[in-house]
Amino acid sequence: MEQKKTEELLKERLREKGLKVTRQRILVLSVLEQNAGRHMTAEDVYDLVSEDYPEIGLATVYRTLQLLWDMQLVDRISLDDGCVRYEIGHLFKGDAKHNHHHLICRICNKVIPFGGDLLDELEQQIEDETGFHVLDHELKFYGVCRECLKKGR
Amino acid sequence: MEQKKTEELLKERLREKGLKVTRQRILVLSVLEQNAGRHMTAEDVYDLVSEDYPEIGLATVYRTLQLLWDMQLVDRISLDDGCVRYEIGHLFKGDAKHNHHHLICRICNKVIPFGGDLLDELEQQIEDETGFHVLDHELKFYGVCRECLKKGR
DNA sequence: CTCCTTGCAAATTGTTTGCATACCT
DNA sequence: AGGTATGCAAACAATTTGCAAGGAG
Repeated sequence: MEQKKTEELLKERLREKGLKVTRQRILVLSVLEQNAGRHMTAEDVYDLVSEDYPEIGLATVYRTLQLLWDMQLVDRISLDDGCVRYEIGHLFKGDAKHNHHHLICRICNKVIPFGGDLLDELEQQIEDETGFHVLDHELKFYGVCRECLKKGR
Repeated sequence: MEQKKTEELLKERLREKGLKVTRQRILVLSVLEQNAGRHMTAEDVYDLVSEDYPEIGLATVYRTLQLLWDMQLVDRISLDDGCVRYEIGHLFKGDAKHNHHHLICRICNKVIPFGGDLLDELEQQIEDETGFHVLDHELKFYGVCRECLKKGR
């Protein structure tokens, strides 16, 4: 049900732009949707889509992710590990949007998701002050995790 | 004067770790320092250092930037354009630290720096709740800039 | 029937690595 | 002297692109 809705939204936006509804595009969005919260690389998506549709090419996955991002159906984050990651847009998450807050340990490179959303008022303030319309944000904290702290330094 | 101080700090930290003080390392830090606030790529740094020291290799710049980052003398940010950027650590900026707040327009890809620091208390809260020791943070807002808004959509 | 889209492979680009030489300490 | 650092070129990995063939509207 939730599923159907985002698929319909995709079709709608594709048609708006005169683009075509293809099985590949639907599958890529669907995989992202079924893995909400799982920061996925293009390869991750490719592997999963391949299970249903082995003929798909990796390049298509890259092109499709780019497209979905342009249409604001998916979010894009970078965890500084050299590859871009995608996840279903926060608009579609059932529960509260958890927009990409992460703690990244500079010693062991562990990534710890961090919820909470104290930034809504800040977004409003930006819009008022600068006229920039905020759609989303990404917040990363760099430091040393508890385990690495224990091990000294 | 300010200049001398960070150079001394670099030497100190290098010696602490049994590493060597080289002209290349000093020049890389110095270029970053003279361009405080200019999110620089490795190539940018390479080009500038080359003016004083044409023999330097790009690989050395990469290695040195990594090293300076490990030592927390420089900050590292990603503006989602496919390359990592560096700037002199906020510890060394004369004025208030402006730790990496940016508005990124999804239409024209313009990057607008955004000051302010409402996150100090949040950092404290994270330390208390999770035991993660925060050293720095990076905050990006994605949206549509005023100019692109005017031009419709 | 006309474009848009795809798959494949080749090309790019940012970054890293191996190695012999050069340089700090 | 002894190990670290450097420059160069080759290696890599993620992503993009060209193009002929396939598919949606």
